[in-house]
Amino acid sequence: MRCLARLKDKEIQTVSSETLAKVAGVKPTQLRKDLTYFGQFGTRGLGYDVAELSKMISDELGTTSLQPVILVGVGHLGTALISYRGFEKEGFEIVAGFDLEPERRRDKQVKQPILPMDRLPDFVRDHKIRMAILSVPAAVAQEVANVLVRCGVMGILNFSPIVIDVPEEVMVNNVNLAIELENLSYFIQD
Amino acid sequence: MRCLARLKDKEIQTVSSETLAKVAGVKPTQLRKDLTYFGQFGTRGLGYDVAELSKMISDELGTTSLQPVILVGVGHLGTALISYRGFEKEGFEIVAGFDLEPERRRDKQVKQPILPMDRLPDFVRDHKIRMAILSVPAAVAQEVANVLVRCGVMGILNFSPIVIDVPEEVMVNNVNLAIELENLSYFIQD
DNA sequence: AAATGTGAAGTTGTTCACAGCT
DNA sequence: AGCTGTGAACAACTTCACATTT
Repeated sequence: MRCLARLKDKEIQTVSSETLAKVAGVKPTQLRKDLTYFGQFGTRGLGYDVAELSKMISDELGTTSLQPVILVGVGHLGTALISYRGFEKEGFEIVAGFDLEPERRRDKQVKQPILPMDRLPDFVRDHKIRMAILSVPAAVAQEVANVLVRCGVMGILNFSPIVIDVPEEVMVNNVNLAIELENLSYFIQD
Repeated sequence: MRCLARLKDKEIQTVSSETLAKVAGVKPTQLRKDLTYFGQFGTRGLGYDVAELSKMISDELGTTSLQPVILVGVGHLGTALISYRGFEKEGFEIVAGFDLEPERRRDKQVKQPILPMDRLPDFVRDHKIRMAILSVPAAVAQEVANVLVRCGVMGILNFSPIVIDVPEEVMVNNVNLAIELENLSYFIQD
């Protein structure tokens, strides 16, 4: 999608699997194979229509409407994430932060309200929040996750370096910065 | 490793594949199969010796000595990353930040020096830097990556939402926060 | 009895090779 | 001529089933 958006910006109307694969960092056959799972979109001899393909994918991904997200744990990392502009372009808005110490002095001014934890349940219900970003210390991550699940959150983006245990209908995505570095480090031993 | 460390803290000396798999979020057979690629470490009827297994993995992962890393792009996200404590425990130290505007006012005080871009090549050479964290805007990510590669950096942890093109001996790991959210969002449509 | 280690079976994912459109 | 779409071949990964060991 991001690659297609960039092509659109350049007013390129048609793209071959070869070209698109190159910029997306995958192999052409892979790309074609994957696309066929959703139907036929290309024109043989020509390639894919950028706008059409883009439309298809966004339909497939579901409602592209702005989705509200909350962030729990407004510490170092949380503050950076809550101020991060990159989410909005993709249809997500962090509407509020929650923290045990909502009044803690944060150097960056954050436009979203930072609320105490006990306001979380009502907020989630009232704003029909379905996803949360979890950037609390490891020691309390499971506990906070339990609260989120109990309030009806269905997806958690977990930045804490532990595996959190949730009912199977709840989806967790882990982002572990140390693991990413370790990974790199392992593969660059020469 | 992280799970084993936690078990060690609790002074648990022996663990079954079943238990370890549970806390690591994988399946027991998977875990056993994977471990056998490095040899036999378990005791049938008993399980794995936590210390021994831990030792084996750290040997396998290579030198656990502190590895110096630089961070390029000390903006919102970069500032959070450079102040993030989680890396040190895993053997990485961000030793310096680089930015086009090194003097830009940053609200958080950062203990590492923030240097101008033109100091980067010498710094990398002098400190034998092999890995870099790239948290610059998408528009300049490729350009900065080129500089890093030219200076001899072998691994890049890329936070910008574009695919960067590097020689194949250079390893890139991508972390894309918006993609993670999208992913979640896709799987929680009910 | 409890748990590992592992060949075999099963499943999923990737690439090839090329027929078939435009 | 160029490029897609796709069955078939291939490769990688996961799980099963159970012999084996403590």
